[in-house]
Amino acid sequence: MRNIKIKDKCKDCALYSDGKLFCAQLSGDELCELSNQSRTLSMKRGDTLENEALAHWPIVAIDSGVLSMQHLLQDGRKTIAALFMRGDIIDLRNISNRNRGALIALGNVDVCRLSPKIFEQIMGHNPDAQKVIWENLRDQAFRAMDHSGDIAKKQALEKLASFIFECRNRQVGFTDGDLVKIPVRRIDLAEYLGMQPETVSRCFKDLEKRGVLEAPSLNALKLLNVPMLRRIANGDKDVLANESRIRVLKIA
Amino acid sequence: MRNIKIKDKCKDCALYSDGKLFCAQLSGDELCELSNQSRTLSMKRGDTLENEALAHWPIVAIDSGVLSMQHLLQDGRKTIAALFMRGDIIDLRNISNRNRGALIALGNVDVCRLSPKIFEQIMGHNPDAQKVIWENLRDQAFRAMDHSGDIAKKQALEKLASFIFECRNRQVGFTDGDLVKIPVRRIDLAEYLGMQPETVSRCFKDLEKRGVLEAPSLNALKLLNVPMLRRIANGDKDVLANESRIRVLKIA
DNA sequence: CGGCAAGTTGAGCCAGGTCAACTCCGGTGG
DNA sequence: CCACCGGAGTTGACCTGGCTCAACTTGCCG
Repeated sequence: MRNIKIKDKCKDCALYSDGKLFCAQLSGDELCELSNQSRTLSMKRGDTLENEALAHWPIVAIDSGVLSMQHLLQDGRKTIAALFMRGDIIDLRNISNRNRGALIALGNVDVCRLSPKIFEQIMGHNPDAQKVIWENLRDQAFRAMDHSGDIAKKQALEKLASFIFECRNRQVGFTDGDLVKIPVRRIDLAEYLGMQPETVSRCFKDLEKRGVLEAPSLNALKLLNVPMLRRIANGDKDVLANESRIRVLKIA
Repeated sequence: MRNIKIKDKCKDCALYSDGKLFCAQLSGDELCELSNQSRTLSMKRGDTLENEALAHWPIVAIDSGVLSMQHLLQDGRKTIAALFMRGDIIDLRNISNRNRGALIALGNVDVCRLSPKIFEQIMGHNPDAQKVIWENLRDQAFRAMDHSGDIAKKQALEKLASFIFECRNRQVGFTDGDLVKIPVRRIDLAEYLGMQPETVSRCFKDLEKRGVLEAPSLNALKLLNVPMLRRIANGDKDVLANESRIRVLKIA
């Protein structure tokens, strides 16, 4: 009877229903215990996980939607330091909130606050679960490092191209490959890439003009020339050189 | 006898001699086994851990020195995506080398390539070791996210100020607090922060002119006004406003 | 002491930030 | 059902922080 109740709570959650994710690795008892001691939460755009809430529930698992870690500067400049999506587990235990960003939803987000006690028990005893969560954290770390590399020296067009690949790599299910869903708004995208919304807009237009992609809507792209997009993302200046040659011809 | 031999190999290594780090958590048998199956390596500036070597030894622990993860763009632009120091353990198992940077030493670096097999065994059975390594990976992840936030929207002076705090937070031992060691060269610093060496140089001069710090040598700083440095790092425009007011006065 | 890489300084320029005006779209209330 | 509203996105014109290039100085190592 209790099991049935738990099934109700967890059965539609990605963490359980996707065999590769955390809760799918648990035994019946483990899942039951974790489920009972954890709390789900539905957030909508702009909702923040407050520090006091995080003090009690420092482990957050994402079922669906996009959660951002935002840093705010004194004068209002904002940056999105990381994006968390389906399957990501954020462990903020003992992370001083100095120098830690705020966790803010970028749309409708379903999360599950996991009981630290049960989580730690499972970490200690279930190698499969441990492996899943270790790989998830590694992904987060290397993704953040990649992202640092991307925004450090790349120019606007190249950053955007890299971001499109990041979206393609992270999207679940259909791997059509030429259809990419952009799960965030332009304004969030700009903050994630360290640029202005105006610049993002101009860069999308630029990519369309070059015939690299078309953007039927604000959150979907159809890639028309993946190799060229790759070259742009890798900072190949030949691609851009074409453009300036054209401009020169026009002027001449 | 064998134990004595192992002591020779490991006794001066930070991972063992610093009680907070990984190898200090191991039982005698575990340390013995891990030591026998692992390989130390001394690197000097510019040395790279090659992909084929990493395929066999994908887990790298840093004893001393600074190791960088570098991304290279087509046209030669380089960025340092992350800095690894004493105690950091880099786990590259199953990380596709596409989109992964190269690991390059920025000076003399002593590393230990850990046996994946033994490492995994220890992960499974030793909760203390597991905890240490989990926290280390979390540090790496959150540090990378912080860094992304720093370089995304901050301007040059602010990035440099943030970097000085990062160095202060990471330096071991003496917490004088006003003395900060810069463990990398200017040129590496520039690549880590996504700026030009020229700009780095100008910014250090600027900070000296403002009386925030003095730089007796290239790799040591003495902080004179920590609160102001903090405000600069946090993007407080009032500090910079002073400067422009001065400039305005000068012009007027 | 010579040679070379790292670091600094100065001058000019451009990618992208800034500001302002406008359009588009989804949600809300009469 | 439509009018209205506010936030998101776009477009154009302008401006500036930091990149670029070149010349120079400094520091390190054999």
